[in-house]
Amino acid sequence: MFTPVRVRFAPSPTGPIHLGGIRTALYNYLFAKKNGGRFILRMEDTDQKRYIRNAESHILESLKWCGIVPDEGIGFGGPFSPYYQSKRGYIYRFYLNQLLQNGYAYYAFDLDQDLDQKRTDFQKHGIFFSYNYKTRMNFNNSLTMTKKKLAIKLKDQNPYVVRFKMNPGEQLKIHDIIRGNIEMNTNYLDDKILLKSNGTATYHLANTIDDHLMKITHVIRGEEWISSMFFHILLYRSFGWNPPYFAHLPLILKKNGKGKMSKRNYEETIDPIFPIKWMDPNTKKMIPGYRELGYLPESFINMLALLGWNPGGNQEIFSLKELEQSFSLEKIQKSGVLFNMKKMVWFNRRYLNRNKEKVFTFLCKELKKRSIFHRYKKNYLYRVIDLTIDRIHFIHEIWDHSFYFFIDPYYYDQQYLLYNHEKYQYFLHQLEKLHNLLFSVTPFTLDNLKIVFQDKVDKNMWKIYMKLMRLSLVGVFKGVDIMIILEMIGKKQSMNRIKKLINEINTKTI
RNA sequence: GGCUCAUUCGUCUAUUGGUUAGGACGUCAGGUUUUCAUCCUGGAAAGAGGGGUUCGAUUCCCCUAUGAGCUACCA
Repeated sequence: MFTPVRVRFAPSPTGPIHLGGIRTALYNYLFAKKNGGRFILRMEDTDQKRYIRNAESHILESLKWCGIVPDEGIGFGGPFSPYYQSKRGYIYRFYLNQLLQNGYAYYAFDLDQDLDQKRTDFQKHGIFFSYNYKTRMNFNNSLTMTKKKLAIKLKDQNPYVVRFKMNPGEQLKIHDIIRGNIEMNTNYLDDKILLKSNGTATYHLANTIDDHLMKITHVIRGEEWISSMFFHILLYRSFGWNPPYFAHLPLILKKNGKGKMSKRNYEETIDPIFPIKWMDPNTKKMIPGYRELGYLPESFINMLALLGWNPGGNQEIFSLKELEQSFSLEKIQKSGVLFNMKKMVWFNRRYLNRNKEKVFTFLCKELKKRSIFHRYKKNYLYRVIDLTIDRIHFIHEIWDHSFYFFIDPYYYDQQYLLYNHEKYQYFLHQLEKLHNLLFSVTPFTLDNLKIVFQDKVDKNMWKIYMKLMRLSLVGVFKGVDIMIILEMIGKKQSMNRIKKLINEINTKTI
């Protein structure tokens, strides 16, 4: 029978979401879309101690910014609510009792200090301590006490945890969609805690039960979960459930390639790791995200999609729709990856060209800020954007590269003026000539300007004229073609700016 | 320490038994732009090492090395 694909992204609200989390969410989302399935968002908030207040909204807002929209779950409803694990305690207790009754789990009353003592004792002998089939009979648990004593302990409300009773000696062979078969002997697995002494389920228990109850068909998550996969499989088996398919993604490594990227790394690197801004609750410091730094969500997603996955060809630019069509788990890479910041910038530049409206909106804001918005027509603004968009990498850079279409230079290349101060008289003379020359151009069109300069300006004077004009119009030696600037800002403005530079030079007494 | 996973240019990757090992970012060199950016052309740059299997291995197997993950009453 055909079972519809159901995948989930299940973050834990213990901090801000970073690149890696977004990529995991993205791959889940793409897989669901590709297969006509559903993408579920579940909050794995079983650890109340590590709960961080604004983490959940950071995750939700980040996903929203990226355009990764769940079909079901937090904020989207669905038949399997609640989608917060903190609200599903009664469910976990119910299933845990099954495990207890069937002998797959047991109560353990060991105190923290006893366990710590054991750990250090073992370490002294050079052995790593593990609560497992070898050691469990030396501890204070329901396997080592009479039923009567257990009943008394429970009745007296002694704090306890529930542990999974791991059966040794079995060679497990699990298929991972990305990695193929992975083997593990249960001898190496320990008696993991299922229920903490505060009465809440651990991740392992909650995750397994929820994935089953929510009919998750494919578990797509980071490589750090490979080790736990075997334990999870055994849990499914103990419940008598069929496990889902597994796909473990390669990790996104820190910039130096040493260790996986973590939400705690943001202070070690100037490169952003969060999609949107995050305020450190301790230092109250605001860490900007890709959104704040001027990256477009489309380029961010495109970059992330290709970080560990590639459909096989040479195409690099993919819209979300295209990604949805071509995504497949089999094409995911096995080894850890590094995030290439320069390529991210390149992607952003490519996407700017496809999002001129956003640049337009930003430019309008800049003009309104200066109360000069009303002076310009939409066509003019789009012309400016067309002329300058290739020069910018981020939306907010547009003003620095286009201000001279709107306002006089507020700064002149001082270096150039100082360096040539002995030529001031000469400059002034030429600027006057330029001023007159522009005055003679009627009408002030691009064609006419070109003709006038060609006819009336001596070839070997071009260079100095262009320099002086650029200095007058832009203030510095950058920007689009001088003739185009002249035409765009018009005769009056152009001549004014030349006068302004003349004044500037005149006031410089050297 | 134990277990598990990984290993193609600096980075992301294609090719997966027979290729001059391809592309992209970056980098370098030229050209266009009488500025700057863009753009164009070109170059340098890789199969971790060692054994097998095979007529032939980057591709399959083994070992070694290196890296990573896990080894919590974190997820």
